[in-house]
Amino acid sequence: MSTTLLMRNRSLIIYGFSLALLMVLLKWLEWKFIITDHAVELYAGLIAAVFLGVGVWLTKKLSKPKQQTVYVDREIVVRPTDDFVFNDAEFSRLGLSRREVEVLQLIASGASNQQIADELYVSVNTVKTHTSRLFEKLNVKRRTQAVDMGKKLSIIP
Amino acid sequence: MSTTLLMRNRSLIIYGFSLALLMVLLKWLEWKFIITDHAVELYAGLIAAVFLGVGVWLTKKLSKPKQQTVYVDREIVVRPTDDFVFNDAEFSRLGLSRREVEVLQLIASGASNQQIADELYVSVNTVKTHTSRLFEKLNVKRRTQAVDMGKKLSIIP
DNA sequence: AATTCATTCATACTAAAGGGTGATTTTATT
DNA sequence: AATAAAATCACCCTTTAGTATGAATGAATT
Repeated sequence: MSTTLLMRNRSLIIYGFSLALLMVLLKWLEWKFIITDHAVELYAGLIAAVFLGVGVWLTKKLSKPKQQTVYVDREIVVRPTDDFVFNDAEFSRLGLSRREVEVLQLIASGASNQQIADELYVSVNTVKTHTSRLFEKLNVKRRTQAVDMGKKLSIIP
Repeated sequence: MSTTLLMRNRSLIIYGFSLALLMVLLKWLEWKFIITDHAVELYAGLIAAVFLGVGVWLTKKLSKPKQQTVYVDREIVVRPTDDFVFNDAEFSRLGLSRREVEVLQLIASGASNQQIADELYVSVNTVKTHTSRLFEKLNVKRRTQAVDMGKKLSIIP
């Protein structure tokens, strides 16, 4: 707000000063060419040229810039905090059971079969049968492979 | 391109026409006021005022609009196709060797120790020592845990 | 030259993982 | 109620993984 006011004041000052200067110029030209009487044409032309220039200069100086808003799309890479979406299609296609996926998650977290058994309140043998079925369905031989495949198929995050 | 040329032509035409009109005006004023000899001041003032106005008008008409570009950012969620950046800091902090990271990558891909050995042209025993050192440094007990940790620390993708 | 570090390999042992088979019990679903 | 799928468990056996220890080699560093 204060900046705008200052700018307007500055414009007014420039404008006033320019007008005063023009008056002086006009009087000087008048005094200079009044002696030689037949120089009226030249006088008029000079005045015309000068004031044309002044007009151009003043306008350029004082005219407000025409605002033209240009919208520029800037791509901002936003890393989604959780970009995992469970792949239901693969889950169905492979005919996996909930328990099997549960076991796979625990395997991926680095748990041993015993730890998985403790976590799920089942025996180690049960965990082993789950893993065996899981490996069959995922067509893998090792748990590390199962984890890799599970992640690739978006069955686990 | 053609639009720009047309605009320039239009500007030139307007400018030329304006100049011609000014000449006519100048001559007319000269003829009108040459009779009354003492009207030189009025003559000069009129010319000054007219040409000042013409200058302003011309400038406003012909000057290119001053562009004020306003940048508006629009967030676009971009999912990076490969958001993995190797964590050098963790790599150094843990004191890992290149070979150990190499082995970890192969483990993560689901390879067995024998497969890793074949891949790297070393014996299984060598792979085992690498994994043992790796597990020590990562403070884990199993390869699945190592993979999980490696991914969390951005040592492997 | 001495030292450190990464890499390599070996042997022996233990622990964990994985395969195969069979069986029982829930839990949905028709 | 009958059936199918899921989940549970056991036993045996094989394979793989992991631990511990020791040692040789080559490259880089002091």
